[in-house]
Amino acid sequence: MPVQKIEKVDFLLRCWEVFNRQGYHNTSMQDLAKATGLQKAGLYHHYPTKQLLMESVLDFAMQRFRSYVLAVAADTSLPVEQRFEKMLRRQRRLAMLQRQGCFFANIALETGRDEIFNKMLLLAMEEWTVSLSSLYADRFEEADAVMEARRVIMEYEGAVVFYKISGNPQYLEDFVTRATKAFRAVPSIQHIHHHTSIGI
Amino acid sequence: MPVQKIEKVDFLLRCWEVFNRQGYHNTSMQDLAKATGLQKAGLYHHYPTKQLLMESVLDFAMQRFRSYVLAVAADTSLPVEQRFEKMLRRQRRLAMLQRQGCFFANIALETGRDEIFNKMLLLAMEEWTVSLSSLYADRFEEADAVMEARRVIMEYEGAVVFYKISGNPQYLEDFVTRATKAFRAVPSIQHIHHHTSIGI
DNA sequence: GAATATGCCAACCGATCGGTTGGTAAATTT
DNA sequence: AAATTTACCAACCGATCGGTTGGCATATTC
Repeated sequence: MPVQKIEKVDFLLRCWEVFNRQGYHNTSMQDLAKATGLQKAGLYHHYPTKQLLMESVLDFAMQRFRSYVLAVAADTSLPVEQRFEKMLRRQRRLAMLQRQGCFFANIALETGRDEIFNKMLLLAMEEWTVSLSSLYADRFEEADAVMEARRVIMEYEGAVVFYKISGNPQYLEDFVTRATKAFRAVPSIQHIHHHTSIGI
Repeated sequence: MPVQKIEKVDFLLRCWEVFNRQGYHNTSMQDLAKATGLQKAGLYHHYPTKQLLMESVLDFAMQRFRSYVLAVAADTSLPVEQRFEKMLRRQRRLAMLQRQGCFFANIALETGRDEIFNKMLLLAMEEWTVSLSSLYADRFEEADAVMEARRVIMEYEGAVVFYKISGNPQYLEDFVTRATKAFRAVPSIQHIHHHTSIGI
């Protein structure tokens, strides 16, 4: 077989950039061809439809989100408050990349009623929720931790809406400040049952 | 001039329904023609471009939102806690109409980077914020009231994202419950300076 | 080194896109 | 009642849409 013109990771990254910038319906296969250096028929050699290509891109986006944002929650070398803030800061940085906002929310609101990507999108949002909620583990019982994590994500998505139509990053910064402060304000109960502190 | 086939209010309402259901880019002038009973050229008789038609629809949507949701905040016949809850319930009901979510947020995330409707959208969001913040007037000083109102709207927009991809209205109901409870929990300071309660 | 599998593209398909043209018919103005 | 204004439409425009076809060229398999 002949040489590939573009690596799969590069290919998906470029498609992601275009979809994130222009949305699903407003992105044509021609646009994706130009962005990846292929011709339209070249795309159809790898993906039978635009929708299936998008599913691969969503999958790819989730992997990257996992390793860039969600991974922070599992980094036990950092105290939990710092992990919390670091996660939110990374979310924020993602949203500000070329003022694209949150890829998942963009696609969710644009295609939600079509039911074509909802399964993947909901999975992504729930994984995000679980990941963030793990940081609340020593402050709330699990159900409340999940609830609170979801609430913070909701607030983030709303902040992104304000940011996207205003271009003003202050909405996102205020969100990070507010959420982090609230997180620190919740009393930790961890040391009662699994922080060995001094001796015994 | 000949008789009109459709009243302007009906016309805008039907266009709003289509745009809200399908989004901006995924709605064609043909779709709008079919929904309003006109032909495509008939639309162009009233609006020179799709974008200007959309601006009229956004304007119309804001008027309706104002009279259906924001008006509740000004209804002084109800105690402030009830006005707060009633507003949120009406927002929720709007979002659940055919699972469309929030029209403003839908268009915001879809077209935000295009900068074509941002001015109107930001105006709408800020008017909403001010309206909701008026209910906090006796609990916070103004800057904090605005901040808190905006935070609640952000949380609502996030709840809509979860609702839209899941179809589960629980996300919205939980939001209303949570926000209302939090509102009631904030101590009112109004009676100190302008509630005459008993005598004097 | 012949056969095969693969990556890719030029050219094409019918359908639809946003928008235009030239006109008809009815209500209003004069 | 003539002139004008208005609401609207059938038919059309070039461009672009998602997707298809047939084939070329290269790397691998045998």
